[in-house]
Amino acid sequence: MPVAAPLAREFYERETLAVAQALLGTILVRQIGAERRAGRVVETEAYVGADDLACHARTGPGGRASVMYGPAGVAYVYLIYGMHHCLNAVTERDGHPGAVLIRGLEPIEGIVGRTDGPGRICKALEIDRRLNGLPLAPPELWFEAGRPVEAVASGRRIGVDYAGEWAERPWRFWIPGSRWVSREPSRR
DNA sequence: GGCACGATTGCT
DNA sequence: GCAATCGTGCCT
Repeated sequence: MPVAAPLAREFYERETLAVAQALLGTILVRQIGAERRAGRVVETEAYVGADDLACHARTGPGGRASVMYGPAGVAYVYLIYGMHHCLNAVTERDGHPGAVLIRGLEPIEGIVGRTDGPGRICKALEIDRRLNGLPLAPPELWFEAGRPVEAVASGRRIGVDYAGEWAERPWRFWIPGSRWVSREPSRR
């Protein structure tokens, strides 16, 4: 019985838009001691470059998103609204900031609670800032290859209306029809 | 040192 | 529709 291998750094070391789409259908695995929690990625968003007003990298390599400036294939986890955490996979080559926000997860194994929405995913998988900067590899948190997706939909990113024209870029991707997508319409 | 605000969520 | 809640960023 073949065991799925964690996705290698090369998977993440590409254009962020490509990684955001390639992550759809992959399996996010959270290992907590002997307990394994896993789900299928059904919704992502791409954040790339210091120019993107919606991207945390705009605060520079010394800011809270410093790990976005480092090598690909590590976790970028931040606290939002003082109470929720969001999980990202860092992309692009060292020195080039980029990350993919995980927004929707289809429960597969060991999941309790909802996993539609970035904050709920982190709550269900017990992901917080202690994992920020950690390589997306065993023993704590990683992605594995999954069944290929049949279709990909795209639309505006959620909650970044303050970013002006950057908010209009169709950099949100999801598997159409999935029940675990945080919002089905591409609008907002 | 002070203050406004957010890649969200859940309750009214 | 709006409060919760706190680290970060920016201004004084």
